[in-house]
Amino acid sequence: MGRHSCCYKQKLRKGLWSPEEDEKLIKHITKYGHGCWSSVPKLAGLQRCGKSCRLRWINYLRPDLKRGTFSPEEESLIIELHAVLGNRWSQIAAKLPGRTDNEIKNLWNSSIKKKLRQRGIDPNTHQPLSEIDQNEEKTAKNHDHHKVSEVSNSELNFVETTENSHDHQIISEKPIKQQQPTSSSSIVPNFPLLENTTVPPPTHEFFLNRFLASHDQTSNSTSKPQDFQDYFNFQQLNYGTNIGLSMNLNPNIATATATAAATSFFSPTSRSSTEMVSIGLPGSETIDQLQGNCSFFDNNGGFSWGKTTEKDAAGETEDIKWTEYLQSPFFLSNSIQNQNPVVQDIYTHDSKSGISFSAEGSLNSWHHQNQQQPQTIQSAEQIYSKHFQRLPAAFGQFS
DNA sequence: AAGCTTCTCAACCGCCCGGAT
DNA sequence: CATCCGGGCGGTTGAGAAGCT
Repeated sequence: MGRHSCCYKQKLRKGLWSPEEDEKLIKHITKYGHGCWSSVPKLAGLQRCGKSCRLRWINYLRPDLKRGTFSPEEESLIIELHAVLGNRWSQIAAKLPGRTDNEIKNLWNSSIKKKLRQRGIDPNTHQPLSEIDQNEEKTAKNHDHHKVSEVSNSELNFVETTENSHDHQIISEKPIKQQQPTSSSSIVPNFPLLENTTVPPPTHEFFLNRFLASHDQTSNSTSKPQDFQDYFNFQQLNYGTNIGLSMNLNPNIATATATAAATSFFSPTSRSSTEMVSIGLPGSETIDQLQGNCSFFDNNGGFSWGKTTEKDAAGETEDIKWTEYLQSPFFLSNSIQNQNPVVQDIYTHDSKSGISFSAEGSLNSWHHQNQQQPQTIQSAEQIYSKHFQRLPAAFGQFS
């Protein structure tokens, strides 16, 4: 446990990656695949630890990465996924091809959270902040549930204090640790319909509550399935034939989820909630069936990644990847070809199971990407421009 | 123009999990 | 069964950029 042995090794380089390092890593992985990450630095001739190489590859060098501004549709999707998954960035990222968990996490912390609060929504519970205030008052009065109030209040306060307590609100894949209610019927007060029941993580409670309320005002808590897997069958989450999101949620619950989350986050853009990317639809429709309504899925059935950024419009090229710099045949473009079985196959592996870019797989995927969105090959100067700005800080950092 | 504040995001840290031994 | 080890994840940090006064 604790720090990895590689982290103890001396003279390992830290900090920003130099172009030379990037190139070494790219060349190594495209040629041999990453295999065992711990051996990558040695084989690639890098003075980095394996974890650092892995991170660099996954978050920055991977050829299928789509950088640049998040589209409103993507943000909307992130919000909805977060409502269900909580801070499981890797799982969220798995539903957003071309985006990394780090990227999404950053976006959430820097932008989306703020936007949600501005719209009166608690980014952690996805409840209206006003509701939380009311619940706070309620729980304060409830002396019979002292502990309940305690936890509840702490949950309420974290909006202003810390965001870290969110973990216990999300679906847990750790049955013993987190799904067992720690004697805390704790969060129940926010979810009156489910009082006196075993308490699953409240985010789900919230949406289940909404669901029950919207579909059957008289339903009681006993109708709640013990196992949320029945409702949130995330094990089946996968990229469907369109790489778009084919989330096999229980349609009814998914509706509730979407309803709860569809707070017209992007209302200023006049995008109706039905146009928003939703997590599943009644009648077992999948999200990719929204193509007709949502530009998110345009682009020859693949993804249209939303607005052209101002930078794009200005012809700036700061988001070009090193892979393009290499100008090898499979670096010529980087869109996701949804109809190509090879690429689909790659995306059937989520980030957790590892989009293991063996040289062969990479080549295939990159090659097919090339067929979609030809891009101008950038000169090394252009490509590295952003990074050159940071080089003074990056070089010479040996721990 | 300078100084300060806020924002962005790449990278690191520490922990957990699961497979191998 | 215990321990080790590598992969992976989420939280956090901090440098640089951008915005503001």
